[in-house]
Amino acid sequence: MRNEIDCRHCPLKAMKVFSPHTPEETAFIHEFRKRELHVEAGDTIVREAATSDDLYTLRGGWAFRYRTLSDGRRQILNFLLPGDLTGLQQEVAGNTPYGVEALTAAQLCVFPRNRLWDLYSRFPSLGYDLTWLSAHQELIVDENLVSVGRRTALERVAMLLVHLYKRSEVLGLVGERGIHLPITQQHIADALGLSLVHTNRTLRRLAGEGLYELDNGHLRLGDLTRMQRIAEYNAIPVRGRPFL
Amino acid sequence: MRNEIDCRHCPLKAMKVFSPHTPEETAFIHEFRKRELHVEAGDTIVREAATSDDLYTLRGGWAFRYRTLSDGRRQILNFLLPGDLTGLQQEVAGNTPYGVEALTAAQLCVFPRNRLWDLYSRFPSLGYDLTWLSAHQELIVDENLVSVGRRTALERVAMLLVHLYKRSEVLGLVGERGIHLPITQQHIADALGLSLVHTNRTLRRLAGEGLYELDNGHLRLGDLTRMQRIAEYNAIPVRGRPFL
DNA sequence: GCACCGGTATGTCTTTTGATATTTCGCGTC
DNA sequence: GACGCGAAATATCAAAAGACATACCGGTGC
Repeated sequence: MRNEIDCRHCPLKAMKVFSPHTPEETAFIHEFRKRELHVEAGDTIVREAATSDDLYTLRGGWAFRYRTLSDGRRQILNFLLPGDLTGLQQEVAGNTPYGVEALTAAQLCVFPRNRLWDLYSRFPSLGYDLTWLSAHQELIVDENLVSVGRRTALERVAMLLVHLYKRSEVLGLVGERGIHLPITQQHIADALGLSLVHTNRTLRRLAGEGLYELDNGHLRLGDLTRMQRIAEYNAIPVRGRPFL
Repeated sequence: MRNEIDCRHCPLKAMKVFSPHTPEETAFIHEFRKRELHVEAGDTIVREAATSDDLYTLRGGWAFRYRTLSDGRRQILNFLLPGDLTGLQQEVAGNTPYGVEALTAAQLCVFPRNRLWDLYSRFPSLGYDLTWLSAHQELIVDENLVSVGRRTALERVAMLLVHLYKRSEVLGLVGERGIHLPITQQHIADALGLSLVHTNRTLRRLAGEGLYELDNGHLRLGDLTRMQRIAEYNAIPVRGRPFL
């Protein structure tokens, strides 16, 4: 058994994007938390079409939500970065309508869905936060849907790169070599509704124009302005962002 | 000014899909409601990229949420049927990241977002309901994303028809001639990320195999089982479904 | 009756994207 | 240093979807 972090010292707390909790909220969250979950890259966090009684906050690392069709076609619904919450939809659907898989080693906090009522009744502020987080997830999926439905392959790829870059930036994950991008071209293809080959072609085209550089899993954007214009990217202004 | 319906006599209340409120909840909702909004088919309910302080429950009629790119390409994010709630995402994004347009004459209840805190603190149960509704919306968008990203044109169209049929069915909207489907082929195209021409061809193909009939805006499914198999449709079991 | 209009249907041709196969590259392991 | 392996890169060919043009069809208004 690993030693678990006290919520009072949650690493998310230290990031300035996230709005702080009151000491009472923190205490409740800590007590509400069932356990921590540590996984390795490639591990399944939530199995597709299984049942799960839990709610997950990704505390560190990358993961993604996906659905597969019976013949193996896979659609990545969105990428999860630190602070993202998943599992609320099971409250609606009964069983888990999608799978979640880790892209890097990742740490998650696990909460019991059957005690959600406690949370709403004792800390309405946290109830509001859950709604916020749910709406935030939907916003991202909406954006993906616009990409996949109406953007060209070039625009889609540009969009994905800019979007992930920006999300990482907000979390303070931009380093010397840009951001760490722990995904393969297959992941990009599955997120954008493209074939692997066409994804490769399109990436090559963007790289050929010097719009991005990828070395060893580290992404740097060569011409952010132009990328944003291609992608027609509109940043969502991040105000105080809650987390659980 | 039209005369407004008292929430105690809300038509949604009468439908058995929706779980009932306590009298106190109903009283609060009635007092919380800012006003009713009645629109005609084709009217814009929420303007894209504008600001809106409101939350909307669609009480009757059909509508859809959409986003457009600068050159006019439009993606329909999802169709709204009675009981659907929209506007929560503005809480996250600041301004409205999408537009909402009526497909039929429609009635909506308008709630002030700036009094949401009241709702969460005084009626945690309603706070929970809002989260539920938000998660429900996301589930639908997820499904659309899978369609647009990974299903073939034929599968997509089948999926859309089955999905809308089933959603109508749950609401008790199946009549003698099937369900009322107040959308044009252009709407289908924009929802599925297809061109108008290709949508038409695909519809023709489905109709040719006797899988559906459309007369005068009324949809009947000829071979529901086969349609579901083509679409790989998995119904979400509807348990007690909340509304506001 | 006829022009008009939105929506539907179709034919023809072009472009984009996908499928398949093969090669290359980077990297860890023996 | 040779081998193996997953990912990336490319070439060739095929299929799916889009663009454009045009026709049709059922209302509406004059």
